[in-house]
Amino acid sequence: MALEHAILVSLLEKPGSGYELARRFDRSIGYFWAATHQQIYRVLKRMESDGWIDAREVAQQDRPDKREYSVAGSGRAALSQWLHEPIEPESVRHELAVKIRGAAFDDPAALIREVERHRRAHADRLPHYLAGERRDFVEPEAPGTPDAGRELQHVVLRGGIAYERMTLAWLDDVIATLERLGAPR
Amino acid sequence: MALEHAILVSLLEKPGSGYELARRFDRSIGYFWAATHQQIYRVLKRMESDGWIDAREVAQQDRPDKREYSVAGSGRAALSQWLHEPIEPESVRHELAVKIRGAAFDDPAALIREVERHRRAHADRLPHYLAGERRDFVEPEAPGTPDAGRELQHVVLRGGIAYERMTLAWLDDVIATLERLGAPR
DNA sequence: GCTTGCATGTAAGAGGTTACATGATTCG
DNA sequence: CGAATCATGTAACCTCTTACATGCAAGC
Repeated sequence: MALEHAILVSLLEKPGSGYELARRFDRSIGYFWAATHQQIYRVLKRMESDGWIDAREVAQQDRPDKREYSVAGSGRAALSQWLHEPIEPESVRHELAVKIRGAAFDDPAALIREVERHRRAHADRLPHYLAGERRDFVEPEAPGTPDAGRELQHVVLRGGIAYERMTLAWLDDVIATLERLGAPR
Repeated sequence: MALEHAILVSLLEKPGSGYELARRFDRSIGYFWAATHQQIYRVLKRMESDGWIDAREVAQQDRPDKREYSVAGSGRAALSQWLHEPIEPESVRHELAVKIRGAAFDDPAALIREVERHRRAHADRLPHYLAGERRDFVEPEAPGTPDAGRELQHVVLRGGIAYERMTLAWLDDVIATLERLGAPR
């Protein structure tokens, strides 16, 4: 039950339409919280009728008009409250790990291509993260009070980078193990 | 839609009752695929009526009787088929990352205790994994054909260990960042 | 003329969570 | 006597996924 809160954070960082939010959930935010446009539109409606967000019709030339949302006072309060509630340490769903253990009862070698596909997906994501880091976070902070938003986005991005690196190393380990089992002796 | 498959793998590794499965999903298997007993009983019924698994009533003294399930031929076939289908590279749900970015719009320092709580949960899990590794995987493999099940369980466990280590290091980074923002200058 | 991008949805169904329910036995 | 463990479920609700639907403008 945190899609609402992910949307609140994203709208606080920058107001936008449902469509724009859906695109952000395909990129930056979506790397640690996935959501489709159908979900987003539904939740935006509920949030608007609960008074968490305000909508503003924006006419555009050369494109369909859009409804731009921004966070209302009560939405900010709801976010604040959620931030002060404890959450359960993540319940994971790691489908590939299930497959790897399942391969013992099938052909381990047949899984290699699938694992390589996943490895490629992660290998593609890493330079994307690193480019984002170079673009937004290399230049030292302007003197004065630190920008909390910037620092926190950066630490989350560092988490993403560490995760991708760890995953790549592990997938190499998995592939090596599957190869060893596929061609024993 | 992989709870069925996770159950098939677990039952192939060792037959058991719904209750026993629920316990495994609290421990080993559950570290990469969470499930509650309610879910498990519901899915077991469906799997049994689909002919994927067979049930056997086991009378016990000093305890309630139980229904022990084991994988039937068509269940093995279903698992095999699933293993050969590609899956999408995981869609993540990392609630804590949402909170961290949200903290920019609230009090960053207030999040420290919460992050420390998560850090402790991960710090508790790591020695548990390492103990499992020492218990089940230190002694070198018996000569002859390698045991695929053992090797694959081990590589998944190595993944869990790498994940916990990476997460601990990242959470330390997060805590340091939050502290810096809480006490600027 | 076709595809891509912008923009917003509905509807059905699958899957997951939370609360409630029962009943026996063992251990402190 | 109360709590924990073993053992199995039902019911309501919420969330998420997948498929379908519409319509305009720009670029190839």
